Amino acid sequence: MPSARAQPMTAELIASQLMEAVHEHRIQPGMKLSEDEVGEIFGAGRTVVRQALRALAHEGIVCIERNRGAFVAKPTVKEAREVFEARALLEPRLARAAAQRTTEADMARLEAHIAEEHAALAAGESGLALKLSGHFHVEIAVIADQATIEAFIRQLVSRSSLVIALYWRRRNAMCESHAHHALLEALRRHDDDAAEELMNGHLLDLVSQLDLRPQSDPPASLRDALIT
Amino acid sequence: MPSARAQPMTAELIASQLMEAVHEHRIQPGMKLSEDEVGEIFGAGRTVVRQALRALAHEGIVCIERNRGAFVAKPTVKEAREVFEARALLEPRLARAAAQRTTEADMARLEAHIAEEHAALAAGESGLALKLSGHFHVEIAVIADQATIEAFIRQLVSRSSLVIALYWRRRNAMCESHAHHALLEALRRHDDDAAEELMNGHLLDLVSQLDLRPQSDPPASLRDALIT
DNA sequence: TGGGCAAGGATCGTATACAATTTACCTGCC
DNA sequence: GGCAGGTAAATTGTATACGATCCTTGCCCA
Repeated sequence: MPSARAQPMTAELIASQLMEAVHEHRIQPGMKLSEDEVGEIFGAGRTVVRQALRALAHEGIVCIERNRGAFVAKPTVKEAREVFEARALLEPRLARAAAQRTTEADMARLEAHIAEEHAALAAGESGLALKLSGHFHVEIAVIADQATIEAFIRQLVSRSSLVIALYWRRRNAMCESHAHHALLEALRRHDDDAAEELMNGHLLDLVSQLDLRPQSDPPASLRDALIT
Repeated sequence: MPSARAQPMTAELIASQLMEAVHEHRIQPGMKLSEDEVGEIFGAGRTVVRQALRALAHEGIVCIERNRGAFVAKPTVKEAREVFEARALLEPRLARAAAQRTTEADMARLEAHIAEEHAALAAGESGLALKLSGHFHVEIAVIADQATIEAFIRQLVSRSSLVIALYWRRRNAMCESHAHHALLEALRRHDDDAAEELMNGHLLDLVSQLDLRPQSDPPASLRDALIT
């Protein structure tokens, strides 16, 4: 439990902590987020927790049902497709823009980032690796200096994390490191064509590893789950 | 004052009413949105108003300063550019997708929409015309059946409304009707290439009518503003 | 024995009250 | 007369309390 009682614990802090937990797959889709429970964990009042939950709900990370409470969202297959279609529209051309602007400092940051990613993967910390892997895409938006799109990417990456938790085919760690590394090299060369195409292919790879067949959309009926 | 006291007035209602007022340029960038004031206007408690304001703040329509209150956002030139760059990434390819899916019912809705637009323009209701003009772009996302991107477009259109309020060159009504009409025809023919290109050009046209020269960006630094 | 019903508990939604911070004004001094 | 300091009003941030809704579970009756 990564909670620090001493801090003031503002709503944004709680939201980002919860978001991080989602990114690391420490909390899973469908899990209930009781206001009292979350409040006690973070040592905050219900008012602040509510703000955090509502903010997350606004981003599609959390689903609030009236008089029922907040739950971690469970994206349907349609939503999952939409998330990656949105990413397919934004990220390739964002990578192109980033390639034209990448500085030395950016490169250093990205290299450190990928190093962390590798280390986490090597250490078997798949949750941490997943989080870093997602954040890599946010870094591209930062380099492109597009704050507005960056916010969209943040949201899409977060929701992708939920999609992956639900629909990922293989249980083993993801082998994305190559893709990110190749992108890094394209950015270093300021090769915007390559960057755009690499990002495009990378996203297609990601989607292809998801199991988005329509039948798995409603987690089957309860009957199917128990009859077998 | 389009307020109905009798209704329960939930947070979403207040937010959408405020949003509509922004779209119609009835409330302008920088205007203060006092919690008490808004609450009294809509006949709602501060709690509900706070939720609405925070939701709008999350979308960049409103800017909340700690212990100071909520103000209608005043996008900087950089933000203005970013908003339209994001739209340029999303909307053309969204129009393409829409063109492939447009149904008869969609066409009817769009035609009615454009008719309203014309009527408003003819009646000199520039605020209403502006709102409808923006909503046209949302309709494209609806037709494309992309709820996720639709949410982004909604946000971008709202922020565009603020940008237009701040940086629009001409004071007279906008002559976008042609662009929307041409798009409509492309959708009817399921001509996705044309739809994409028309949308692209339409957005470029819009940006070209803005005065985004850098000097007006930060109301200069405070020092510059006072020394001169 | 199975289904319907009702009471209890728990959780969320909203309003109210209090604390913190900012802003404006006023007074006193230089 | 102008400026500094302090005090008071206003506004927001947060916590608490109350009311409403939903879920559970135990009971009763067919």
